[in-house]
Amino acid sequence: MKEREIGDAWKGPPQCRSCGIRDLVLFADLRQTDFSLIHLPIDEVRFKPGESLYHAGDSKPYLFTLREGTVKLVQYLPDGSHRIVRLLRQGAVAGLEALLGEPYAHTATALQPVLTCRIPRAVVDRLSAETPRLHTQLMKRWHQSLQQADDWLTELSTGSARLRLARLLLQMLDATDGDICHLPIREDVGAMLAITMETASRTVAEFRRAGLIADVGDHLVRCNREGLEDVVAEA
Amino acid sequence: MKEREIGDAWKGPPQCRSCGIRDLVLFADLRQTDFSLIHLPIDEVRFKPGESLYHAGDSKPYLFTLREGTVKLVQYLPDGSHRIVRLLRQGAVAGLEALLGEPYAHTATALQPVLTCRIPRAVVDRLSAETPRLHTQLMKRWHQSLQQADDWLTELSTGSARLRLARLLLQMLDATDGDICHLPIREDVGAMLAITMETASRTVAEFRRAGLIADVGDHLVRCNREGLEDVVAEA
DNA sequence: CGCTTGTTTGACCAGACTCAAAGGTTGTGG
DNA sequence: CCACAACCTTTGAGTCTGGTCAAACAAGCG
Repeated sequence: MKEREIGDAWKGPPQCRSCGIRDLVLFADLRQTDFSLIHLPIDEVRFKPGESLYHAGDSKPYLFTLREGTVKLVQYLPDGSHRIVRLLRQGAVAGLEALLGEPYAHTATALQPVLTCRIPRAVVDRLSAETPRLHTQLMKRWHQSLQQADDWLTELSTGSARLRLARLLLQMLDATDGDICHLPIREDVGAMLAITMETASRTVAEFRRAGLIADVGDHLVRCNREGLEDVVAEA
Repeated sequence: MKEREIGDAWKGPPQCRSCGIRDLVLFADLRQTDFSLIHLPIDEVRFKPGESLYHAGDSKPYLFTLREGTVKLVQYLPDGSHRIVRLLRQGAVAGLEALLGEPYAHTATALQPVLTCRIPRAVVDRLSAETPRLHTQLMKRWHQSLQQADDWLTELSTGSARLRLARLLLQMLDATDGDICHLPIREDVGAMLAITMETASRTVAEFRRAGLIADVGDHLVRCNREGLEDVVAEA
């Protein structure tokens, strides 16, 4: 719930230019001169697991670039049920809808310790008006989000629980290197795959017994890529 | 499969300015002077039901504004299975990914007789570079698509078949006025709701018997809004 | 008229949901 | 340091929805 600014010094332009993940983020294509157009502070904001960057329905003029950690986007229905519609990782942007003056469509919650750059809408608006170099990056972000949404629709919302879990794990492996990935709590697994927590638990346990995954502590699992691919293939 | 240009005269700017659905489409905010920047022909292209505007994997430099009819966006998985991830209606834009030089992510197929304006990518690129008035519209389109994708995930991919069908019908009613909406063939209903054709058929038949819908010919049904809302509410 | 395409329905079965209870962990306060 | 609470996970038993396979029926078309 609480955000903690790291000091209140203007963390903007100087940091952006030398940003460690510059080539991953929204400002990847900006040139030296463009940075002088940034006239509002871009703060680094940290969130602890379980804290939310923003809540569905909020209207605030900020978007967030994810520097570290993973964020879940949760969409709620009028009846109170909910579904995780996307996971955001390093380099992704959360809250693009703020650029349109729309309230946030989801609640964005940290799954792990998260480090973000909080960008005021006005900064992007100004850069957009002055330089075309941001447009492409913005469209790429929209496109990525949409592609991910469509993939969830086809991969994680169809087929048996086994199949969905296998696809989820493979998707998470793609996002990291190595065979280790983060496996969220069962309730979140359920909310991602549109199955119940119990089915998620049973299926995870089954995968464990079948040697497809092995716990390595702290919600991390080592995955057997080939095995998981077999599960997907044979289905 | 085949596109048919209506003549080969340049159908662009003059028509755009006086477009009947100008306020709905991508060029809504353009001014008189902006139209002079359009240097390539924008053709009206018609598609018969079952014909495709484009196929997944194609790389062509066109996006399409939908003037009449409904289009389904179908995404395919490596294993050959597929899912309908979105329906596009009047005013919507298909093939936005062409702006990024990406191959089309879906196959876009007409469900009814469809009339489109086929816009070369270069036209949008040029307008984008010269005027900021297109940006907002473009972002709105991306945002709409994303919102629709997320809604499908939460509304049409969770809950029982009854619930999903009720939500689908209510969604389609929102898109039209009156209580009549188009109900696609059962296989497409199944591909939208991630259920089998048989379950789709059974559920439609059940709704018909319960008086929630009534056939009025040619794949059109009159819907009982309150009844459908009850189905959604009681679930 | 026969063919294709779409729809409906039945019977059976399996996977997933529900309800319920029992272990594990973690963190907190005594 | 221990005990308890809160939270998460696992497992079981019973039920029911939806998948599968199969057949019959209807409509459109060459």
